[in-house]
Amino acid sequence: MTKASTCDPAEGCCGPADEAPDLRPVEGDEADDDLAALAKALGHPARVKIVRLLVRRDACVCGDIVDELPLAQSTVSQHLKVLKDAGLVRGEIDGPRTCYCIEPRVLRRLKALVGGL
Amino acid sequence: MTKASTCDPAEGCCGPADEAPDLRPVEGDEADDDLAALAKALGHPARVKIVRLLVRRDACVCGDIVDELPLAQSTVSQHLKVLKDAGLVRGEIDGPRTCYCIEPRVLRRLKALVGGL
DNA sequence: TTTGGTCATCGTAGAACGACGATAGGCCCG
DNA sequence: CGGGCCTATCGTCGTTCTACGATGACCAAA
Repeated sequence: MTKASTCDPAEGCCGPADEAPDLRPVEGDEADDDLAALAKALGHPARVKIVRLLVRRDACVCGDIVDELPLAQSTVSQHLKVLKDAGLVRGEIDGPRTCYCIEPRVLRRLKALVGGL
Repeated sequence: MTKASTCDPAEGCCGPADEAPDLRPVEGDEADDDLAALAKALGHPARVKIVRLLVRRDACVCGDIVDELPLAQSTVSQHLKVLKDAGLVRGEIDGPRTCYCIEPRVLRRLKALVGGL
């Protein structure tokens, strides 16, 4: 049974919306480093697919990601770690599985930084 | 004399505007690969700075880029090659120097792909 | 034609990436 | 408590990145 995620978004696993605007600049050395780090995290097709998956299902999925990708579980776990280290994704332990979801604040920042080019 | 670039944008070194809209999809496997490749190309602070430089000066610069970065000339040349291979940047030989400029079509596509997340 | 300036490429060395199998840790159900 | 499922981490191997100096190609001016 890979369906019926036990992680209901209404339950707060992925937290509320967090609509606060980002005040950080979109230029300068720090912005450059941020953009480079975020772009590097996205710089792999598998990670792009993972991000898209998490954006689509606003509900957070867990190991369903493994089923969606033609990669070994350990490899997917590493890609998730890269995304998590970059801040793009958050993981929360939910019983026996782990629940991943997008960090909307960081995704918005990425869009702002790319848009600022 | 690192000023007075011999490459005047009005002369066509960087080509005209090319405002044709991009009809390619922003989702799917091909879009994922495109986004991953473009993001990977941007996934280094030096390359982010180079792209920003080229966007700022709509005129194309050449080895002035080397002066702006704390890197050896060969290293900058390699970064430029990465950006060129990704399609983000175009280089044209202009006398003894080489003239780089942004490929606006590709930059627009990157923005569309990131925006489509 | 020779010289000087500009840029690309080569070669190299260390670090990081990407993939996998194997292993270890946690939680739930019996 | 013990087995079973899910996930993270470890160890490994081959590939790619990043940086540099050195070398080579090219054009323009002398």
